[in-house]
Order: sequence, then structure tokens, then C-alpha cells
Amino acid sequence: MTYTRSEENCLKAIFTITEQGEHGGSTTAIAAQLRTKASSVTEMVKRLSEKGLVDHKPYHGVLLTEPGNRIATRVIRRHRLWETFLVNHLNFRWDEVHDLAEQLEHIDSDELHDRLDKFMDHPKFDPHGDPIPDKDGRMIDMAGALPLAEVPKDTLVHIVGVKDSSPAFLKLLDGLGLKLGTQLTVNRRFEYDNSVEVSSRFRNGLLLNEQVSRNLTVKPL
Amino acid sequence: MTYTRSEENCLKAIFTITEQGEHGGSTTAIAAQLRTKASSVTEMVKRLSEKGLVDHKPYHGVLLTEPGNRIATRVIRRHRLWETFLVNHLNFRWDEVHDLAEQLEHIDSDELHDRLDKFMDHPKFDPHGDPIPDKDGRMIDMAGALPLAEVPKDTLVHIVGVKDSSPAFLKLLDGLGLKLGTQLTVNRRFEYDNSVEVSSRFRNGLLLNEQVSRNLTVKPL
DNA sequence: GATATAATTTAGCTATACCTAAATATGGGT
DNA sequence: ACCCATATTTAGGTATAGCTAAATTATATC
Repeated sequence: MTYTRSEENCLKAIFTITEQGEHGGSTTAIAAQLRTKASSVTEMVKRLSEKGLVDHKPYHGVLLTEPGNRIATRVIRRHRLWETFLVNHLNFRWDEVHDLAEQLEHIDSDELHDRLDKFMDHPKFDPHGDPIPDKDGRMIDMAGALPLAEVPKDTLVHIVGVKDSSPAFLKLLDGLGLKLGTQLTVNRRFEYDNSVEVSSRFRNGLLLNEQVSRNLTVKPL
Repeated sequence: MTYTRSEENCLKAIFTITEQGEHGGSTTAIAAQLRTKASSVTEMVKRLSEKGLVDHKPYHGVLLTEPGNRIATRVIRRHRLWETFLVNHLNFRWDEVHDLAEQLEHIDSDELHDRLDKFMDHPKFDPHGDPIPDKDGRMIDMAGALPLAEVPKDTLVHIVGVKDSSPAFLKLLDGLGLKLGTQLTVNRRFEYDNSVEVSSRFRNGLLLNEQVSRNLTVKPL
């Protein structure tokens, strides 16, 4: 089965809206997300519902069914793979790639995206630090994740992503012995320049400046 | 200005049909190329004509105007760039990439395609041996080009393309001292196995088997 | 120069995907 | 239990992009 661009975009919007929080997305909210009108969403949702991709309880929101969720996740995967490719291989900046990825995500081919994934060595995060679903739709759980800059003192966290995936930043992290999965404890925070002092298993009292701590996404353990 | 997928496809079809031969493409021929119906082409051509992209003289064919030609060439450039990327970087076979490139060629961004071009080091030919237009629409003139396998004896030619751009084939050519622009003379052709003996400025009596001579595109000088 | 054959266009229909404006239905607060 | 502000749907319209079938038109042949 293959879906139109509008159908894919609608499913993606519902996914995004319902991601956090258990209640469905209202047609109004979906319309806002898609920069379209509620009446247009009504028609779209009706068709998606007939295809068994969403469950719609008027006034209680739209929810994705399992097949609907699979398709939405696939679109998100494609979007994030393309963003990663554009930034890491074509040297776009991370803030330039969204609209292009919005176009590329609708290219109809699993084979293409799986090969692109492989070409990039199965990246786990896109340039914005968002997790990339694998071909089965599984991705690193970001619930509760936040920038290291916002972690309270004496909290054990582990690194789950980076907001900046420039070679320069990744080289810096490498030099500090920090990578995905590294466990850290925040020892102190300095109000003066918003720097944080952290300790890892391998290194104590590592001082990280604000820029670094903002671009490291971590999750409490 | 931005054009719809159908408009771009129609312009591309007209380009392809009118490429060799000076008379315009009939609506019937365009319809066949697009796997659509003549009546649909009539409407499409009417709109393209209103936008100044084509010149239509009924019963005498449709011709591209200069702006129309620019857009058609751009679509061809994009198509061939993507085919090259898919084969050389994502390891697709050259016979698998057409339909994917048909989709990718409509991604609306000059910047993307210029960067893709740069990423691949400005390739001059796609995996099928067709020339890739540069960003100004210029490309190597293929009029009169043919496979080395079909060149008559004692003819001076130069290499203008390769049909197979696999690393293995390119490595072989490199090893034989053959590259784009190399001038060759065909000395002999052996009916036994369809091999050809050629001479270049640097090497005499080089025997090339049928597979190699079929995959080398040359042009008489 | 008439005319038949083939190319072309017109007319009218379908589907997607939007829109605005009007009508309708409902859940939460009183 | 009622009501109204708000969410939702319906009705009717637009544009793109196809289709079939019928009507028209021009070229080339006789």
C-alpha cells in the first residue's frame, strides 16, 4: 500500500500531537499543525479512518491505530534520516534542512531509506538530537530527556543524544571521553557562566561550558 | 517560480522527444511518453503555453521555449545526479534506479542538487553513460556518440562516457590508462569474440574485450 | 481540389485536496 | 439539568490532473 503526501503528513501530525499525553488530537489541533483548516482535516480523517489508520471519537480526539502508527513512524524515520544526510554529508546547517526533509520524506521506497540508513552507519539521532526510528520503528526512548544544562545537582544521567552533530562538536566530545550512553553525575553548577561540573566513571571534575551542556541531551537514570 | 510534478514531467517529455530531430513533439507522442492520453496533454500544453514555457503549433508539434528548455534541462540534471548518487553511493544497480530518480528529480531545491553535485565531485555522466548537465544546463555533446564496440576500423575517436560506472570498471580503465577525453584509434576488430584492438597516444595494440568495448562511449573526431 | 484518415480538441466526468461560510452538536461549568 | 462557547461537520466552491467519448480540423494522398 502506498499513501499520498497529505495522508502521510496528517498521520505524522497526529503522531506528533499525541506523542506526549494519552488523549487523542483534536481536528483543530491537527489543522493548526498542518497549517490547514479544521474542515479539511475532517475529510482527511474520514478517509484515514475508512482505511483503518486512525480512530476518531468526535470531541475526544483522533488516535493512530497500530498500522497508522507504523506509517507515521516510518515518515518520521525518513525525515530524520534525510536531515542527518543533509547535515552530515551535504554540509547543510541543522537549521536549514527541515523543509527539504519534508519533501524527501515522501519518496516512496523502503529500500532507498534502508540503504541511506546503512550508508550513514545507522545513526541513532538526527542533527536536532531527535531519535531516528530503525526500520522496525524502534528508537531510543526520549521521555524525560533534557539538556545537560537543565539537570539539577547530584543527579545521575546518561547521554542519549546531541543537539549539535557537527564534526567539531563530536570531536570535542570524543576528546572529553563522552559518547552516547556515558553516565554522568552533575556535581556543581556555576551561576557565573552557567557552566557545569560533571563526573563520569573515567573522569572527575570535568567542567563543561554552557554551549556544550546545552547541546548534550541526557536522561536521568 | 516553482512548477508542478506534471508540468516538469511534460517539459521533460518534450525535451526528450525533440532532442534529436528539429520538428516539435506531437501531443500524441508526448502522451505516449508520459503514459497518459492526448487530451490530457492538450490541457497541460495549454497551461505551459500560457506560462511561456512551450510553443504549440497544432499539427506541427510542441517546442520548448528558452525558459521551458532551462526547466527541462534542470529536471534531467536532477534525474541523472540522483541516479549517479544511488548507484555510486547507495550501491543500487544501474537498472534499479530509474523510478526512484523519477521521484527525487522533483525535489524543489537548486541548493540541494548543487550540493549533491559537489558531493559527488561534479560527475559528467550518469550510470547509463548519459551526460549530466551542469548548473547552467551545459553538458558534453553526445550527438554522434556510440559504443566503442560499434566503431569501424581506423577511426579516431575520443572517450566521452562510460555506461558502467562501477568502481571495478573504472579501476580497470584507470589501469589501462583510459579516461574521459582519451583519444583512440581502432586498429582491428576480431569477429571471433567481438574484441577490438585500439591504440592511444600512450599505448599501442591494446586488446579490449566485448564487455569493455560495449561500456565505453566514444565520439568520432 | 476534394476528401479520408489521423491528429487534435472539446465536453463532461472523477478524484484529491484544499478553501469559506453556515449549520450543528457537545462537554464543562453553573 | 441546562446552556453556550467551542469544536466539528456539512455544503458548496476552486484548482490540478487525470479519464472517455464525441466532435472537429488539417495534412497528405489521390
